[in-house]
Amino acid sequence: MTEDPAAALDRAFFDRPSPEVAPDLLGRLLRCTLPTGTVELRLTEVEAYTGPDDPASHAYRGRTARNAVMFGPPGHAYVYFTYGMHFCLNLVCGPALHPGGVLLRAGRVTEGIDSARRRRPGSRRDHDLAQGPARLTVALGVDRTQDGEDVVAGPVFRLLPGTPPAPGQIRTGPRTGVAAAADTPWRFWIEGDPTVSPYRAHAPRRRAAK
DNA sequence: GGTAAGATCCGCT
DNA sequence: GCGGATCTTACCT
Repeated sequence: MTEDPAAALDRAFFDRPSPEVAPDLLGRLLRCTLPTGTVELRLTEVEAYTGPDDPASHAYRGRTARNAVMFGPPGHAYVYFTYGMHFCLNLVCGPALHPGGVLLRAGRVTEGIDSARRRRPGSRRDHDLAQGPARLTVALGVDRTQDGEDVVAGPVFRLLPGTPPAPGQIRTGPRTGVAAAADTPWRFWIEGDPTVSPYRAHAPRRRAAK
């Protein structure tokens, strides 16, 4: 059966380990509909995180109030707050009891660009609108309110087939800004796309002098 | 109850 | 290239 580009992806898409799901998300379209506007973007950069076997994952130390959604059914949004000011959006995947997720790191806005620009007034060019995980959530209008939302058929999110990149366009490398397991190549991006965020190795911050 | 580090971004040098 | 902003979380005592 041919994929209908307007139909949401099947829920079984997410019922696999996150390192398998992550590259398959590249080129897909994520649409986010909120009262403040609808924005759709084509995913260009993602990172996989798994569960108890992945020291970089929020699920590594078991279920907490913050990460509870990661331990729930696949195909839902896990949104967390970090650095005192940023939100990041993950799509929960993996078989039940094997928590995992894919961090959405960057995308190119394909619809609702006016809403995205309004939310990101500091953005100088269209390719910065969702260039980076925290910028992406701002452009979409996502915060912890959307934690746990259904991504397959929910009222807010809808993941559409879009146009996957050619296999030769997919690149992999170490995850950005991650202290643990820096050698695990679970970052995936579309080669040459200007919306992909620049790689930054993890740099621990010193305690502020008082 | 205290503290250190964090799946980051922006502005300035 | 570097440091500040800003606060939640989890780990330690």
